[in-house]
Amino acid sequence: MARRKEFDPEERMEKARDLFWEKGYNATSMEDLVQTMGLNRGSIYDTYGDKHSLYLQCLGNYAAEKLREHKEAALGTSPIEKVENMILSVVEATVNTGKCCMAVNSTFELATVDQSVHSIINNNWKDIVNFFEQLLTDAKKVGEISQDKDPRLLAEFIAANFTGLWQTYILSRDKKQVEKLAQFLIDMIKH
Amino acid sequence: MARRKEFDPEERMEKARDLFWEKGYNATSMEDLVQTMGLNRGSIYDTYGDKHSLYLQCLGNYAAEKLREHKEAALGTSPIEKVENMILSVVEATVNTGKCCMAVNSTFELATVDQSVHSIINNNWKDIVNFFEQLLTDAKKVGEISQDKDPRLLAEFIAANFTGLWQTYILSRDKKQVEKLAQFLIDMIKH
DNA sequence: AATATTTTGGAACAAACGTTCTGAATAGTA
DNA sequence: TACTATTCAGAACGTTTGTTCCAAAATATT
Repeated sequence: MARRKEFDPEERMEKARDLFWEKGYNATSMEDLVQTMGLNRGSIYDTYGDKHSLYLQCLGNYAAEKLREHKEAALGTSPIEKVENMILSVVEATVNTGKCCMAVNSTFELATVDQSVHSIINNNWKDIVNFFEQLLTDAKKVGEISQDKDPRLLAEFIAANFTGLWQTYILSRDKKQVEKLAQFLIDMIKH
Repeated sequence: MARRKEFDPEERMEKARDLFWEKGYNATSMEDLVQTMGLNRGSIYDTYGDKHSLYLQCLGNYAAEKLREHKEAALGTSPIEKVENMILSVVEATVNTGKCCMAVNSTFELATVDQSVHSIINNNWKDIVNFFEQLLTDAKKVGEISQDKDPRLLAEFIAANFTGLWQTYILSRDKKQVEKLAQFLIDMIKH
């Protein structure tokens, strides 16, 4: 049999993911990746395929982790409280790390021209919207939101607003500003 | 004296702008620009400077034109009607051209790492928010929106929602979907 | 211990990148 | 008409790009 890998593919991929996340796809060179991942070029190609393939894996990894985090953030005794905490946790993560959503970055850089990227992000987006929809349906049943609201539409509205929050944060770099907008969104949902 | 330029610098810059708009900054090569602008490399460098400088001029041009368009779209007999028409015109322009906002694309591709880009977009963003704020202040005075609303915050919320609409459009490519979200936003403002 | 299979590090590749340079063409001024 | 400043077209520049290749090192099985 053969020699074993000296590194953990998952762990190194996350290093690549963080670099793509920070710089974007096109601005990240293979040389950057070699340095950041601490791997040889050959090892990268053997393990992950070419740059584009590696990127897709990073994006998929990110999307899966993000969905998990969203669900973990859905804490609370009532559905609407869960929704609220999800929104607050997105804001908190953004201002704490200073980073926005990799999938959203990717949407605007690549999704219009790259079908594979579009597919990964779109599926992730749908998963998140579906999760919100479920919670909002519950909230409606319990009477926490008004009966004339459409849970699906409201879920899509919330998800779309995340992107707005990130845009606002990139431009203002103002924690308070983003928190105010998020709170406004939450108030809007409740009434 | 010397030979005169055989082309209109403004007109050719708009060709470059449209290409950057479509492909993004990093994915657009100088060769692409030479082809699309129909100019010699030397002429481009002489007239606009290097690639980055050309991009900044394109982005500035875009921002100015976009602000003008926003103001032109503010038709109506009452302030809130103007706001409504501005929102609807953004949706209409998006689904008609199939293109999103260049400044938003640029925010997510470059604004986090490029101070000049950040500055151009941020100023444009502020101009748009200020314009909304003025209209909403008027609307509040006239009693078209409730007295407990903060015009500034509402203006920022609307602007942020544009980004959400564009993200939604890129992923869904669904005209109806975006229109529904926009209408939801409008209803929210009014109530 | 020998074998077989895979990883590793780094050299090497052609192509594409952004940019500069050169000489010929052009046209307003003297 | 001669002069001069500028544009034009395209070759050429040195880097950087993404990718491939190769010999040496490594290890689980035979």
